[in-house]
Amino acid sequence: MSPLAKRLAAYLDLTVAERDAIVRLEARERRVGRGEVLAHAGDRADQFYVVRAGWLHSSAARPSGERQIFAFHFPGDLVSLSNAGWVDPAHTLTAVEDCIVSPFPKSQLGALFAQAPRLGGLFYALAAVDYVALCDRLLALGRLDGAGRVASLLLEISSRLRVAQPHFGERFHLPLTQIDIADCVGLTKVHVNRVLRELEERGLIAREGRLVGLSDRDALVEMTGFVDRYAVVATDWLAATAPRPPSLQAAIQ
Amino acid sequence: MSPLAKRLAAYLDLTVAERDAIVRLEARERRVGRGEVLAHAGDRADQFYVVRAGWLHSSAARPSGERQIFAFHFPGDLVSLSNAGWVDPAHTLTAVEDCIVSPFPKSQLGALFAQAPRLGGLFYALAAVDYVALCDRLLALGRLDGAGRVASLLLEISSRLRVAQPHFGERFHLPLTQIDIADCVGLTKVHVNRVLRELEERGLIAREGRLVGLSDRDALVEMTGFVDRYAVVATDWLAATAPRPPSLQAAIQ
DNA sequence: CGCCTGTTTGAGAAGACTCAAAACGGGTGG
DNA sequence: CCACCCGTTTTGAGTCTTCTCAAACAGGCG
Repeated sequence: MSPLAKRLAAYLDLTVAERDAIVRLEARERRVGRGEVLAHAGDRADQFYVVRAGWLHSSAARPSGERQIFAFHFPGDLVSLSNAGWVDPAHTLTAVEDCIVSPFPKSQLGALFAQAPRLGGLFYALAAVDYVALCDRLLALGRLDGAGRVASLLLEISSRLRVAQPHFGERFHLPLTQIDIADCVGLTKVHVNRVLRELEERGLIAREGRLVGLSDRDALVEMTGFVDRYAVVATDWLAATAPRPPSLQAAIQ
Repeated sequence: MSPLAKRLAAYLDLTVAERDAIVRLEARERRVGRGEVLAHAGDRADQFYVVRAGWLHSSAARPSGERQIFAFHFPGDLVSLSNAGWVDPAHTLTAVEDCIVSPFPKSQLGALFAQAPRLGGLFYALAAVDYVALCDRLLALGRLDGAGRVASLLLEISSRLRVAQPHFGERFHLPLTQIDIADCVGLTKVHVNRVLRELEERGLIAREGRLVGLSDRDALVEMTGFVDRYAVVATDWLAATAPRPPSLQAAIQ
């Protein structure tokens, strides 16, 4: 089953037409190797993406070279927010590990808004979730020390993985380098290393190669003020699927 | 004229039905005094808002008291992203100065997505703009020093004010306290004060009470890597409502 | 085996913070 | 009209987190 349809179905009871519209977004398939850049900030690119397998991240770099990672994209994610507003993408999209993505032209999302407006609203709600999660990270960068920043990133990733895998424990494979973590939470790789070590020594996390375990989730939540933004998404404000009033239907067509 | 309709009309040629749908969002009117809290994070509130006059900001606070300001909301802005995803708002909405807002129930936005899907797409694109602007601030917090952070905030505010007032110079009224600035860029109020002084001494900004002037915009852009995300918004990917000259479908310059 | 990327460790420097207190300014009440 | 008050801005001194520079170590791959 399509990973995007699966995720959306968890939030909303999809009609057949809606399900079809989603599946059409995933018609194509493209493999991307670890480290490969799918789209580069500033380059012309008229595509959105659905992630089918693997992690990607979106980032931007300053002329001087420092990089900031804004978001990680997991299977079932729609990657559109960083280039819906302009002709050229604002962020660079890079594969963290080997991935499969479905690119589709932007206009197809426009058509989906017209043909399945309730899905449009759902995408809006999911954009709001991403926005608020980013605000949480901003709060971490602005007001937490290194340990808190790293801890809140681990909690966030764990929460998002849990959405896709309900039977997910407190231990997971983290394909990020310490450099990636540093570029995401605004520290240097050297300091990230010290912080991870410190968290481990305090018994808050466990590490084994690239496996990470949240040994004391309560303490991590306590030190970061973490809120899970992904567990529940409200869709009650979306209009029912019912046909539109004929008057407006005419006006639109 | 409704400030929201005016702003959207700058991005898209609105049909009569679309314009009506927007105006309906602004049916009610509520005055909010300086410092007053419109909606508190966590409280039940089933409303979105259109800003008609004045500035507001959305923020969150940690149990320990530190606050982070995520966004400023100007006349013509739709304030919905911070609570579209949940029943309860994720952020606290506070008036920076005396304001007039139009609250409307969330379900009305759902209806708008159904009845004017092209506007739904436009709201999605504008959400993307807010998202990317927030990413820019995240980059500033993660990778710039105090002076760069404050400078990029001033540039961002100036860019957004320019959208509403095309004949806007490099000098503007900034109703924020240094505490507000500090809570937005993740510094202490003491350090913001020193940074503002330093920027002034270096001839990059000018201050006179709460009037701020960007004396050397080029240097500010150079030191921050600032990109104006608000000047142009691409709406070409939205489905057409009716046949229109192709020239208008392209990104509005 | 050597190379490259990523991780770990050390020592000193720098930016930002804390604490503290003084100066300022607009609004209020006497 | 003045004195007072509170929120805000400004200034100083000392401290601490994080950065920088540097180098050693580990592991996977050709």
